[in-house]
Amino acid sequence: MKIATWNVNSVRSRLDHICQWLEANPVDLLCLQETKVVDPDFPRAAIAALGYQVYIFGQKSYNGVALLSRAPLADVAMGFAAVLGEESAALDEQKRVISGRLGQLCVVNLYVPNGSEIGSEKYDYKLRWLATLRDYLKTLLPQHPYLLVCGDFNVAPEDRDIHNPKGRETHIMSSDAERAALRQSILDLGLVDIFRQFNSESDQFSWWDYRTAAFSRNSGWRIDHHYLSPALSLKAQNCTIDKTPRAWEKPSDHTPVIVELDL
DNA sequence: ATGGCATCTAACAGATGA
Repeated sequence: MKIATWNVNSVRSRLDHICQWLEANPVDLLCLQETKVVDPDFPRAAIAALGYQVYIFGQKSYNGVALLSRAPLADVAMGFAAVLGEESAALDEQKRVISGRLGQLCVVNLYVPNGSEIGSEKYDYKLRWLATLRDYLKTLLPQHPYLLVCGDFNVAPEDRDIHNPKGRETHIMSSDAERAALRQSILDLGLVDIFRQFNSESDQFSWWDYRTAAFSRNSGWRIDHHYLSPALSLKAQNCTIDKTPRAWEKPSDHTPVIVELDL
């Protein structure tokens, strides 16, 4: 089974890329972030025509996540509140969480807040959001031995995940507080950053800034990840970054990351 | 230190992203 995560930076602007990529890479499940569209306007038909079921949690202009699955998903749930109840409902105003089940495998697709600037209101929101994520995953993990949490985490976990870690302490996506939040919310629960199980090299990135020709210089960041529960991590066969679509005309600034499971 | 590029909108400039 193959599962991919891809921040597409607008599903409508990227529809041709998504279809082209799926035709060449017919993964079982594609997790999208930053769809940037309300649900009635999501381009369902083009994706359904490729043989995919479409599950969406969108909003106007910003955020938005989707699950595109060859097989129908069970127990599709939107937002933190589906697991944590009304107490977390305020954080679901921004559509960043969708989950579903494929047999014994539970998949959580996340779009972690960007955070804007260190010390800003959006930065505090990001850290609060990640603290809530910890409660959410702590609830899910005992229920799902095979849990996969993927998406755009907007945090580079280690210095080798940044093209140039100089000044990283004062940069969004690499501050100590963000890394600590990622660690406490995900790694400390036992979830495994599965890409690093197969590749320990630096210069392995999933996002490159549109500005300054970052892609052509490979000045990127590895901020899109697959985290696997301990039992599921034993089933992982491979995890790869496909840089191909990042080189296409008018690309997303992110590129797909694919995990292959022996399931 | 700044801006650089791309996307969105009761748009045509400003907010947001990372």
